[in-house]
Amino acid sequence: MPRRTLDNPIVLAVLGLLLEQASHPYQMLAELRQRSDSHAAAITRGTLYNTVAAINEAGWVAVQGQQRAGNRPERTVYALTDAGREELVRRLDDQIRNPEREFTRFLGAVTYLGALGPDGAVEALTERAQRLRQRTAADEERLASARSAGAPRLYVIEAEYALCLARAETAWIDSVIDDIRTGALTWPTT
Amino acid sequence: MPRRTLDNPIVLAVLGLLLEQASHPYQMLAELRQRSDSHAAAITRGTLYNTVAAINEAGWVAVQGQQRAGNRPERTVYALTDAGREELVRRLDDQIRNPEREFTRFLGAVTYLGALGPDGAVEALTERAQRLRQRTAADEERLASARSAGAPRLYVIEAEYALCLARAETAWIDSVIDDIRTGALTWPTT
DNA sequence: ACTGTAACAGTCTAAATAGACTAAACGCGC
DNA sequence: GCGCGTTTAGTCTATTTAGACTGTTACAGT
Repeated sequence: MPRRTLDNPIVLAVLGLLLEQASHPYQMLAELRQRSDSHAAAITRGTLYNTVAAINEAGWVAVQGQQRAGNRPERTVYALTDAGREELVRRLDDQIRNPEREFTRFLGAVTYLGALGPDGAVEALTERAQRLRQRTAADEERLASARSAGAPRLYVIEAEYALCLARAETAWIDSVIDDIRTGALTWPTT
Repeated sequence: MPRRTLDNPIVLAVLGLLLEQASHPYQMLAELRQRSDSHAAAITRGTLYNTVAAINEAGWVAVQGQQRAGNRPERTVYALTDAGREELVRRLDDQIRNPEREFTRFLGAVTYLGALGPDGAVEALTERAQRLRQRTAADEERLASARSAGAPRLYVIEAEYALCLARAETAWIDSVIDDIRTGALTWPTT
């Protein structure tokens, strides 16, 4: 029972992967997991199979054939169609042109930062900043090693973007912590 | 048929709102819409009623009473319980401490930026940057007027955060556009 | 050679969500 | 004082999704 609307972020990821090479869902997932944690985190298997089936019905991919290794379940290999290629470009263009208001968990939490009290807020924010820094360092290393392995910059551009945002967030958190400490950001006495 | 897991961002928003005052779901939604577009965009009515029912079963809120204005449908007013207050702090703390890898639509699109070609990429990115700037300007204005109306900084802190990230994104896009133009970012010839 | 664990590939189902639907009451124009 | 669009408030259902389940094969240790 595949879906109708097909406006979810997985669609773009699937089309993008298939642009590079024909593949079966399980392999796509493995590929996504390997490339980027953020991609993979947002996808579960059930959803992926369902989405691929729907994309197939939409005519953006076609079954290229069945494969079988030993007596494992058969793998259905999909390839991008011309319509799929067009759709990919259309979506890409649209999603880049139109910024959406994203609602992240952190944004939701920051809204009620007050409820932690000044000390609790400083403590929690400090830990986040520290974790962010660790993660950023690890990501920078991965990026550097990808580069020195000869990966064209275009292929790692999304890592650059993610890093840029992470750095901005870290800097912001630092400044808030500072403002709480110096009294530039105070708790209203209610 | 309320849910079990209750790990979705609406929960925090509901608890946060009820910390300020008891309320009924419809009012919460109106409040959220008014305060912030990003909050509201992520919530539909069905989901909200469902979530509030589940939160109620979890014991984090309690029915305070029924209200009725004229012959309109009865409104069920919920108030935060002590357990709810604790849960709010727990979630707040957790969601601030642990940064998650967020997977935004733009991040997904940037990954396949290559498929647009250099010219297409520059065009799309340019439009995004322009829209971001417009939005940022509008948000800055709202923030300024809230401040001059005497709102404590703590109450508008999430707007500051959103602005900070939006600026960082804009700057990054500008730099990428520049790099494409100057040839610092080239398309591999495949 | 034999057992346990991890990887492979996919299906299935219960829970969660988006968005249509209901239905009364307000208010604005004329 | 009469239609007509909006706002108020909530319910209901058809999609969607997360995550458990199935069964197979590779592989490591003993």
